[in-house]
Amino acid sequence: MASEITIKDVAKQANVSVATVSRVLNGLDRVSEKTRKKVQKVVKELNYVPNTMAVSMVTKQTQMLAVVVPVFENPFYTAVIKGTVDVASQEGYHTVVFSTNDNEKEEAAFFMSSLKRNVDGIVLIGAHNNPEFYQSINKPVILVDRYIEGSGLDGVVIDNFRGAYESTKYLIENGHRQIAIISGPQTFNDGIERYRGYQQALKDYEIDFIPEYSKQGDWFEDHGYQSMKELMNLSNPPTAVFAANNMICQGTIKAIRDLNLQIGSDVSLVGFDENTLADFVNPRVSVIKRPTYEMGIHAAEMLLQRLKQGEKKDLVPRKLTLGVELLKYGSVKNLGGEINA
Amino acid sequence: MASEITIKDVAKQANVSVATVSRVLNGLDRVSEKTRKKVQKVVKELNYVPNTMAVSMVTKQTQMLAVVVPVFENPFYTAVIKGTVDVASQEGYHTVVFSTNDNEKEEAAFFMSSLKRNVDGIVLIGAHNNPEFYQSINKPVILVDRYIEGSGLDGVVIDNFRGAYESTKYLIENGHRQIAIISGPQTFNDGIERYRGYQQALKDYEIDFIPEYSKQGDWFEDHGYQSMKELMNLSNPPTAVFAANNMICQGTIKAIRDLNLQIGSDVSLVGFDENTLADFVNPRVSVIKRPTYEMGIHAAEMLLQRLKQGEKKDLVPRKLTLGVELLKYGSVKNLGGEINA
DNA sequence: TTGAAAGCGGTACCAA
DNA sequence: TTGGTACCGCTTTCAA
Repeated sequence: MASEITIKDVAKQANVSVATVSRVLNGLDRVSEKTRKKVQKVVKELNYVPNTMAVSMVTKQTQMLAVVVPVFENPFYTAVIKGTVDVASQEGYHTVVFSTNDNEKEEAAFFMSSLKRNVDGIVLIGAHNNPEFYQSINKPVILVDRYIEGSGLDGVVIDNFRGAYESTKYLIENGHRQIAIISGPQTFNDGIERYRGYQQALKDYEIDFIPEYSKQGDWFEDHGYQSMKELMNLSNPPTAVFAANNMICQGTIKAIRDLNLQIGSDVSLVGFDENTLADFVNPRVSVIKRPTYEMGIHAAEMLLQRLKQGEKKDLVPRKLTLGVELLKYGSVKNLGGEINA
Repeated sequence: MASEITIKDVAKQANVSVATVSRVLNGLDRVSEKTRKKVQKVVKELNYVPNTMAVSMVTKQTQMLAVVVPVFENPFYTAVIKGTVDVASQEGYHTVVFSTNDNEKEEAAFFMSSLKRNVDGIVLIGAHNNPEFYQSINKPVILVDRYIEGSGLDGVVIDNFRGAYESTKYLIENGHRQIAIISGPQTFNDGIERYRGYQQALKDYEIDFIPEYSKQGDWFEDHGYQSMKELMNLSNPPTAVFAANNMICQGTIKAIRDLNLQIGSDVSLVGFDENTLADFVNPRVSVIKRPTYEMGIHAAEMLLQRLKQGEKKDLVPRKLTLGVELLKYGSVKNLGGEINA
């Protein structure tokens, strides 16, 4: 509908060549103040907007970034998106968003699609965990949250190990010795590091690891719900539980309610990541807070920086690790008892 | 990085002209089976992907859709996005997402940006409420949720009036006469219709409208929280409350908890839109369920249909209204009393 | 059935 | 300081 106006129209109207119009548009070359004014006036009058596709064809730059996430429904991902979009738009970049459903096939589809070609760089929460896949991407990519060692890419992650370690330590310091973990798969650094943090804390405080207290599954609410029920039905149930992500934590909270138990008195709970229910229940559930929005910010900044650097390939990958914070509320009962270490 | 391979490379490798390659690529023209095979083989070997920008320049089609929403953080909007993306990708369209922060300026910025030029059509949850703004958009647009009469655009909405009416009626049928509403601004059809539905139900059952029971504000949680507190502190507090959206409903639930009241027994509650807390509390809060994902689906389908129709401008705008459903749980106390009508 | 070439809307080099 | 023009990668007439 309605044919768009082009640089030629501007040139004609201003009585100059298209080259001149291009010059004032990009503010590069020396153009007489008079012509500049004249052109700018016409641009305004005609409401001229350059055709970015034509520009891209010759400049090989699209001024577009992509953010690729598993799903849009998780607040963590939307926070990352928001962080990226905010930085990008400030720097004159548009952002397109793509979701992979955390599925390797769909992610691969993105990287083979034209969409990938149409962006200058990518912020990615990846579904693959083989370095080779990432190595084959010939565009700047910043990995967020999940970092793949050997991918050769930059990344922004949080200190998963420390978060899990501190959570577990906090429980131990409150006298707990029977501490369960409900976690996701050990596929990426997030699952692996959180599990490792939990284990290390037990080890450091000389607490035996009890396999029954370790519930591995997916990262979704139902896993948290079912696991919590199973744990509490054990002949010797744990006194405390570490829920390794936001969805799992919500599941555990629902299970605790359905079991007619009281958080903090009947069973202690610490979650990884803030979530609506942890915030709502009374007492509030202690959680590891991680800088989600900031992760998006940093990822975009790293990406833009890579873009500025251009072709200089002799660059080592950078991994930025952001700290986490344990928000202590009333969900952990102090069992007394001595604390070693 | 790594110069992409072009149609010329394919042509050269296959010993044919670029025109021929173009033909087999688009499967349009008559090409001999032999050449077709040959070209397809080379395309595969070289892993050739056409440069969509070059294609777009000549076809004037980008195969891209935009979804413009206020924010990504609201599950309602992400559901709409998901619906649109699903349909679009099935039809070979990519989708870019843009957020306006529900701000007229930012929305206008999108429509002046190059991004708008780069998409074939737009699914929009608009921030403007003046028809003129929408009339000036020379691209197919489908309005979702908020419909602007006189915009001349297609739209997909839900039956806000009925949802509010049924909610209020449900309360009335359970013997309530002192029914409050906590609502958002009366700027768009959503706020207006829900308020109207509430009023109409009162009127139909000959219940006096009490201004004190009507709390107008924004659509956010805090408005729900504060308003609920104010309502319950009235010398003659309402026996039931209708919370006109998901965020407001969450706020009321928190307020009820902080007031140490019991949902269903101390005060009855019906919310518009499902939400995490309504689902969590005991008893669950009755809510109006609306087909969010389906709204995205329908919007995308309408848009794609418009795209197929092309330039035929002599088309009347279509507004599709989807029904809503009242999910009844235990949050409404039966006060007995007779029901007229 | 196939190829040559114009043109989409810009940029940037080379001349003037 | 300005203009002419080749070119970016592709589609699409027009001829062969």
